[in-house]
Formats: sequence, structure tokens, C-alpha cells
Amino acid sequence: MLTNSRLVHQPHDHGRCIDAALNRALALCAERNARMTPTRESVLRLLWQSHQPLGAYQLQDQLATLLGKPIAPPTVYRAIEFLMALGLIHRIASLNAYLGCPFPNSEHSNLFMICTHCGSAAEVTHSPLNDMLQKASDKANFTLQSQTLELFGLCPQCSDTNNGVQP
Amino acid sequence: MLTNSRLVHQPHDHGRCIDAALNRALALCAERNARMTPTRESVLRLLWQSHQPLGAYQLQDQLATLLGKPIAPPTVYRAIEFLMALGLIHRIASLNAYLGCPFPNSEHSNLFMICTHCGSAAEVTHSPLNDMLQKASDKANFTLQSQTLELFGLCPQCSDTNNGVQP
DNA sequence: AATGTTATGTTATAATATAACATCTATTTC
DNA sequence: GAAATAGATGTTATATTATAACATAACATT
Ligand SMILES: [Zn+2]
Ligand SMILES: [Zn+2]
Ligand SMILES: [Zn+2]
Ligand SMILES: [Zn+2]
Repeated sequence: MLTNSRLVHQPHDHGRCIDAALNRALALCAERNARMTPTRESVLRLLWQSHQPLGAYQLQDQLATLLGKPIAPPTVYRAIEFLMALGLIHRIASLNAYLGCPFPNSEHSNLFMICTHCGSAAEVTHSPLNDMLQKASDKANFTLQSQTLELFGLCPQCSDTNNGVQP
Repeated sequence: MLTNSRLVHQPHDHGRCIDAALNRALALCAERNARMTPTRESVLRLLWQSHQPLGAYQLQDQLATLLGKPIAPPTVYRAIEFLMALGLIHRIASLNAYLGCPFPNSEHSNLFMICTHCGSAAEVTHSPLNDMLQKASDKANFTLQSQTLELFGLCPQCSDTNNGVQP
């Protein structure tokens, strides 16, 4: 079970998360001949400021503040589109929100564990789960193409005590 | 694996689907002292006209046509809210659309298999899958509360040949 | 009939997302 | 380096999905 769960749901040196994400992104761009422009990089950084999914208009606000000038929705959505195409971020359908992907290269089950209290979200890749979904699909003669798997509940921090909100 | 998959993805006597759904709904309303009003019944019927999830504004159009008078969004959303509260319908987050539930009483995993070609959607309840999700949550110290599980792919009809769209 | 409760009508607006076209910037080609 | 091209951003308008707020109507209980 490959996951960033422990990291997400615990206090940690978060600067590393951002740096690592940026480095993965730059490597992937080099590999694919894609351009990591300042706008795109800013959006990716904003999505890695926390481990909580952000909505497009939250991103818009924060981007406008960061760049010190008004930003229109298409700018944000274009960056999102670009980053999604590279697999650098995911969309959380239940939340209409976006989240940095911790392992953009590897195979994905796209399973998310999202805390209903503090909002943090961990991503999980779980082969047995994928196998089971594949089998269930086979059994129903359903040709599986993609999947949206979002779990809601309390993260370790928030279920332990009522610790309040995450850094 | 409890599912309406075979029914959904094959030609069938669809009048029965609607009648059965209505009967289940009426029984549940009686049980819960809830009122199945004409508007609510119409919305439920519309959602059972096909096995394809419908958006709120599609419902609005169809309801307006059916009732022969203009219908405002809140009317539709109120009916949706009521039917969801009773577990008679589900929301498909990836589609912003709503779908009748084929087994509103039983335990739910809320797993959907949605055809990307014809749009039909089957619901599946799968205990081993739920167990596995519960275990994965436990392992991550995540207190599972609810889940959104949506699979996209080709239904038996659409993957077999290029049969085109479903009745 | 009077009262309280539940449902619907109505208007306006919030929140999320995209279309269409103009302009600019970087990359390549000559 | 200038011209041509492709890629990225700016700008305006609008589509799509969902809810807030308040008025009216229907129903139920007494
Ligand atoms: Zn971090
Ligand atoms: Zn939490
Ligand atoms: Zn049917
Ligand atoms: Zn199909």
C-alpha cells in the first residue's frame, strides 16, 4: 500500500514536500517537453502549501495575492488543465477541488482519504484494491477505464483527540 | 456482489423498474412518515425513466415539460434533497448527476459502474470491497465515514460490439 | 376555525467552469 | 538577426451547477 498518509496526517518538514513536488514536476516537464511556466509553477506551489485540496477560486484568490495582480478564472483553469494532463495534480470530484499528486509517475488507484474535520487528504495506491475492482468489473462484463475513489472520515490527528486543525 | 448490473446494461421490461422503484419509495415513506408529494414522485419517476444519471437542470427541463409549467431550480433541488435523505437516489459526484437507487434499504457501498459510451450506470454492493476499504483505512488510522466510488468504462452492450445507445 | 408544520413558489445570487477571440512570448527556421 | 510559427496568457462574456432568503400555499392537529 503506497501512500503519503503518514506524512500528510502528521506534522512534518513541509518545505520538503513543496521542493520535492517541484523537482518531480520539473523532471516530468523535461521528459515530456512541456513548459513549466511561472503561472503553472505558482499554482503547483499553492496546491502544495498544504495537503488540503483547494478549489479553483481559492487558487484564483491566492494566485492574485501572490502575483499582486488580478487573475481571471481561465488562467487558473488552464494551469489546472496542464498540471492534470501531466498527472501532477488530481481533481477531487466530491469537493470540486484540486490536490498535488505525491507520486505522479507510478501506477495509480487514485484512492483518496479525506479528513472531514481538517480537510487534509492522503493519496493511496493499493494493488489488491485495484485487482478487486478489476475483478468486479470483469464479473459484470464491464471494461474498466478509470475510477474515482474518495473516502471521507477522520485522519489520525483528528480522530485521536480533538486536536483541531492541521499545520 | 449485489448489483443491478445485468438489468441496467441489457434490454428489459423497463416499466417494471419504474413501478418497483415507486413501490419501494412509497413503502419507505410510509415507514418514515415522509410525504411522497406529486413533485417528488415526478422527479423520482424521471430518474427512473432510464438507467442514466440525470443532471438537475435536465430534470428541471423534463419536469417543466411533464407538468406543463415553468419549474425553478429550488423545486428540483428540494426534491433531490428529499429523495437523497431517504436513500432513494444517489448523487454521482463525477457527473454532477443523480440516479435512482435500486436497493434503498440494504447496506451500501455505493459503487457505481458508469458507461462512458451510453451513459448507463449500475450500482454494486460488494462486501469484500468494503472490507478491504475498511482495512486500508484502519491501517492508515483513518476513521472511515463515507465513500464515493465511481468506475468508468464500457458496459457489456457497448464493449461487445459498437451497439450504440441503450434503450 | 385557529394554529403550527411542511411543502412549494419566486427572486436573486453564489460557486464552479468554459467559449471565443485578442495579444503576447518563446522557439524554430531561414 | 528577422520572419514565421507554435505555445501561452490576457480579456470579456457566458454557461452550468447549486443555494439563500423570503413569500405563499397546502396539510395536519387541535
Ligand atoms: Zn507536507
Ligand atoms: Zn483531520
Ligand atoms: Zn429499467
Ligand atoms: Zn454502454
